[in-house]
Amino acid sequence: MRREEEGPLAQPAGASRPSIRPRGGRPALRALPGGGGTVRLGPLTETLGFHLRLAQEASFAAFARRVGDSGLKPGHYAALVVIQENPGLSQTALGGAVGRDKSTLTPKLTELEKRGLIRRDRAAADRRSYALSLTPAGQDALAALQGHAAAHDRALDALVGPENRQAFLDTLRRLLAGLDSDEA
Amino acid sequence: MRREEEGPLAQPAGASRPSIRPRGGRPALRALPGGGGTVRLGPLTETLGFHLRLAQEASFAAFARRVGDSGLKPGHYAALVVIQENPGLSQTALGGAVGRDKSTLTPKLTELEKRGLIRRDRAAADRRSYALSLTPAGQDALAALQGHAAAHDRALDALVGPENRQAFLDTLRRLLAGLDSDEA
DNA sequence: TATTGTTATACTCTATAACTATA
DNA sequence: TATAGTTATAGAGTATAACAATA
Repeated sequence: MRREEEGPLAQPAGASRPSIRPRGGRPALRALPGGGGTVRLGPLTETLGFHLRLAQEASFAAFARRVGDSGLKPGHYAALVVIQENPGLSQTALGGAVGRDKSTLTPKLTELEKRGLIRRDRAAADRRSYALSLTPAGQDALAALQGHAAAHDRALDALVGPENRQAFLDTLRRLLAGLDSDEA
Repeated sequence: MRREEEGPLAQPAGASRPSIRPRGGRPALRALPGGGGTVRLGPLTETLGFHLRLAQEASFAAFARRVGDSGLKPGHYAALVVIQENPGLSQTALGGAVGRDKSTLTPKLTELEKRGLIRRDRAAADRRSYALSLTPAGQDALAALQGHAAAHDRALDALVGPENRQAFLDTLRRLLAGLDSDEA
């Protein structure tokens, strides 16, 4: 089992493999693999942050399962999307958009280039930087990934309930905006 | 800046430091730190998974900011909570509850023990295993952490809106349960 | 001087496998 | 043989710092 998420716990008190059994509708107990019994999760149980974390991890894992064999990781997908949406952007700009340092992106972009999915052309205007773009193969790969992504989001929609979707999304955006402005 | 979260992107297309500027209420563009302009995030923008991810990261970061200086990481907090809720449990049981391998927990528990926050007593019944418990100091530390956690959750509640809290929580639980049963 | 991208290095979190001491 | 915990090792993901090329 591959773990792609971070730490266990805390507010972020998640389990990468959320094998929670809703009891009375609540993930209060966690059955142990060993069948040894259950463990109480205590105050974590009624907390928004905790559930946010678990839901995100579950969503992440489900997506990873869907994409799976393509060999392309989530990071590659995001890079491809942003490049498609902003052809010609620089690596630094991509990093900013995606929240990663340029040095983090270098190996990923190198790999995408090796696979023939993107092009790195020296920018005419500023020859220090590369203008990133998708190759036709990259567009195909992205289209396939987007198919997975769409399917995944449909699955999420089904669980959320179509009638709740907008409210749910709005709430997430509110959290995002509110916590963000809170930033140190 | 410490990054504790995982990868960038994809469905999981997040940015660890979500510096998104809602435009017309939507995180569609991301202003670049360099002030260079904005980058379109494309289809990621209307996606539940994407927002789930960003909201979770923002929540995580906000929590980390709150706890900050204590030196105790989220992982430690979760361990303390579960130990308090289940005094005498074993390391393996704790790992199961928290979704981490026992070998992952070993160094963390060693550190908590060194700090005098937990005790590891050989279990009478099975002398291979340890019975974990909190020391008084551990209870104090946990209480302090829980104070932070409570404050954090109040902040989340305020953003979600008290009247939406339950529905939001239910939706998260639905996602969790649905995606989980989906498990490979 | 400042910035783009690369490289070297390091850190965190996590897992698997092998080993010990019990069962 | 099987399990609890430890240790060694590895891998993914990320960051900072220093460097070459270019502005």
